[in-house]
Amino acid sequence: MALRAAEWQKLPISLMELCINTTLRCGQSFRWRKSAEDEWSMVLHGRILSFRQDATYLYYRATFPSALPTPPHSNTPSIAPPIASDEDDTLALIQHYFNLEPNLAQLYEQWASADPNFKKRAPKFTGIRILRQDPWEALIGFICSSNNNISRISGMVHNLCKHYGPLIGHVDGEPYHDFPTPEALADPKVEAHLKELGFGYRAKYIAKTARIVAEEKGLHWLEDLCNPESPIFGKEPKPADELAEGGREGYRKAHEGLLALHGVGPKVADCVCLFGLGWSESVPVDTHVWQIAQRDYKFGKGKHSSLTAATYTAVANRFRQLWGKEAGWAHSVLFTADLKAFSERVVAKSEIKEEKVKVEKEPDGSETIETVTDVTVKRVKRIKTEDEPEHDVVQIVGDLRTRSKRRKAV
DNA sequence: CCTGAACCTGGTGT
DNA sequence: AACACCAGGTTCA
Repeated sequence: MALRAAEWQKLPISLMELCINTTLRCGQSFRWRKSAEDEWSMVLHGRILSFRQDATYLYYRATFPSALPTPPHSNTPSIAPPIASDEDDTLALIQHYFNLEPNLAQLYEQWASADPNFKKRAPKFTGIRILRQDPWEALIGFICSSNNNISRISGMVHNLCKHYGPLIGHVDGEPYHDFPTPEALADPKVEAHLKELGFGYRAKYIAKTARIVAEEKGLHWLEDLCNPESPIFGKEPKPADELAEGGREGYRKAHEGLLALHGVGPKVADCVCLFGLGWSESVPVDTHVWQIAQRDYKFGKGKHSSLTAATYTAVANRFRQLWGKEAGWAHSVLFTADLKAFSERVVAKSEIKEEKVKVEKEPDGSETIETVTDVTVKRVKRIKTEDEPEHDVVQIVGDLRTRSKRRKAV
């Protein structure tokens, strides 16, 4: 398999501007895979991209598919066409995908000065950017996300690529496929197959949506819902209209259009708008965000005691009012801070402290001092209820005590 | 408009 | 071990 694996390149960028370890794991894309220690890989625009990062650089490498097609056997997706080697647009692609234009540190400052809660939560979650993902991939990925968890969603999306997406190449012996086209998922056998693969009721949503996009509306319909300022890779940006309370007109049109699809409700539509269509003011209100809105932004009472459609827009509007045009970006920071996968980073009441537990005299005259480094994670939840207005619930997440013994010479 | 129930599945907690 | 509960919700009555 003659794969052209390029050398590692590097792009200077600080962890405050982009942190791939957070951005690629925070549930906005379900397709990134760990290809080695501290190395993330995925297929993008017909090539495998791999990334590493340190404090000063983002390191990247592109692996293009071989020009030689391998013999296809039954039910195997076709091989992607090779890409001309002389015009390597990988750097431009990366800058587009990671959405590197906005100054993130500046935005964090803006959100922090407008919102004390953001200011409190954000310091341990810097460098989170909204990716510019393919609209079609975002649509299918977030249809999979309904009433589901990130780990299973990732597995499902991986299965879609594996069974219906073109094989691009291998990294560390593992095959990497691109995301399937609408046509590939519009096949009549797809629904039953996806059910066998454990997609549950989402199998029907995916099959229906694929048929509508492939045979009725066309992929251009979806791509034309993009924010004109933030078009798909390779297109020229054009200005968008003014921000209103409910978002720009283009955003509202896109959201409305997506709602017509089966399996797409307000939350999924917002995820597609934010992560796939470049509408930065989109604020998906899911269970996490609803919890946050109740805990930190006084929602959950009176008219907005449950997450109805009206409450949904009220919450989203509140966050747009608070954070402005890039409200969806700020939202993702707080969302990530709420994810269990990142719970070790939550603001702990007791930070690392070391205390002596016992001192043992050894027969040889030296003494052994045993210490306990208490890094037990205590997550403090501020709960507000009717009868008890405000009390803290200290949750011991994990006992991470590390005992260290060290010898002290006499 | 709002409410409640059903929906697939796999991991976690009791 | 069996069972409830939950996970980036949506549909239907």
